[in-house]
Amino acid sequence: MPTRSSTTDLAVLGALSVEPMSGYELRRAIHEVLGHFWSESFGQIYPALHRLRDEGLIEAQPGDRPGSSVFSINDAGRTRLTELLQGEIRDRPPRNGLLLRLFFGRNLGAERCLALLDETEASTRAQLAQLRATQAEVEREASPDGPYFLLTIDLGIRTCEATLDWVEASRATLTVLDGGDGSSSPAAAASP
Amino acid sequence: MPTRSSTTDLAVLGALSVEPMSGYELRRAIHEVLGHFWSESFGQIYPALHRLRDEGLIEAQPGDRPGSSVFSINDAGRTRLTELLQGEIRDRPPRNGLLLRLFFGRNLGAERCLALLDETEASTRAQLAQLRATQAEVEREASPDGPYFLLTIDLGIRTCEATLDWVEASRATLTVLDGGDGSSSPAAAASP
DNA sequence: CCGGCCATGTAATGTGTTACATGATTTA
DNA sequence: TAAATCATGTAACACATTACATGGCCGG
Repeated sequence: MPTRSSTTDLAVLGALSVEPMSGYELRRAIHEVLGHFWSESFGQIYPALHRLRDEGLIEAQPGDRPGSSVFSINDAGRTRLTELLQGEIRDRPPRNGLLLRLFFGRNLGAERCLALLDETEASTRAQLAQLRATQAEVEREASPDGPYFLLTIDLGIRTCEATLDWVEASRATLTVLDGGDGSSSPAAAASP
Repeated sequence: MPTRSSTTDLAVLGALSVEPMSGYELRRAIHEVLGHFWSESFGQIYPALHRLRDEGLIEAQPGDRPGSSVFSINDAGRTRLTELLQGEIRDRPPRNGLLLRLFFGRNLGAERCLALLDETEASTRAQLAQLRATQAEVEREASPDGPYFLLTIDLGIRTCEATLDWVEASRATLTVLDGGDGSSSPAAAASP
């Protein structure tokens, strides 16, 4: 028995523990609600759904339309979910394209790095707005899962805010690097 | 012409733009210096090195030991690096195991979520210490790449600090949840 | 002389996305 | 009636890690 992609199972069982859904809705829910820290594609979801049903952890009922199914978690599934939630957390190693570019930013020049910061600011502000909107919505709904949802949203918001602070500070650093010495290497201006 | 894994090329060319290295050193350097936002394995590095050499972007010189090589970037490689640095940033979708577990934390119970926060605090503090050490080292060395290295370290530090703040705030929330309502979670009785 | 590190390389395997194929239903 | 959205499913591909196989060098 291979160790299996338990993370997708965790996301699927977790989502179904909140409410029964079709595969399509599942994907949309994960995308919209968990989007800032998780993602699943159809290519993962549908096979996982079939497997979990074969394992007796979820059940399929016919949906509104012909051919569609609504899946709901059962007791065995809830047990499995709790197991998975207690299992070891194995995050895959980080890969941040922005930081990789900035790290080698000397080859790019300070000016272009500043442009990267502009993009980062824009996308971060957009995400922050999104998170605040979701936060307000969850607070309004007041479901039993709400407090846990809010925990994750809170970290997202704090991370966005930290990123925006960092953008401002970095802008200052890079501007000095860019304008400080008109003629040649960027190293000259920075040192005391 | 397939789009090719340009991100590994970017990391490898970037690292070689700082100084010539063997494949082994490359992996260690990426692991230690870029570790908080990037990772590469041998299985990626060695094939990439051969490919880049075949494409004429880097050059191999014999190393200290028989069979070992030291790779250095050439002008074509630097040109390619600049292209890659300007290319579109396609981060793979995020996957944060901690947040996934907290999101479905109702199935786990507040107490176990608090344990997750403890682990997070410990690992975050460790990473923060690591980052501060690297920061001090880079500041001491004062290389031309230094200011760019410091940019990425700075974001790492700010993110860690935001995470620690979040841990404290979340602890308060979960403690209220744990003690406040006697019978909410379906899986387990909370207090032994 | 042995354990640990330096060093290279490949095969197996897992994981996940993208693209495609298909078709029903709602909405403009 | 055309477009968008709901809905399911699979095959091909890309990407990366892990494990293994191999061997030289150095310090204790």
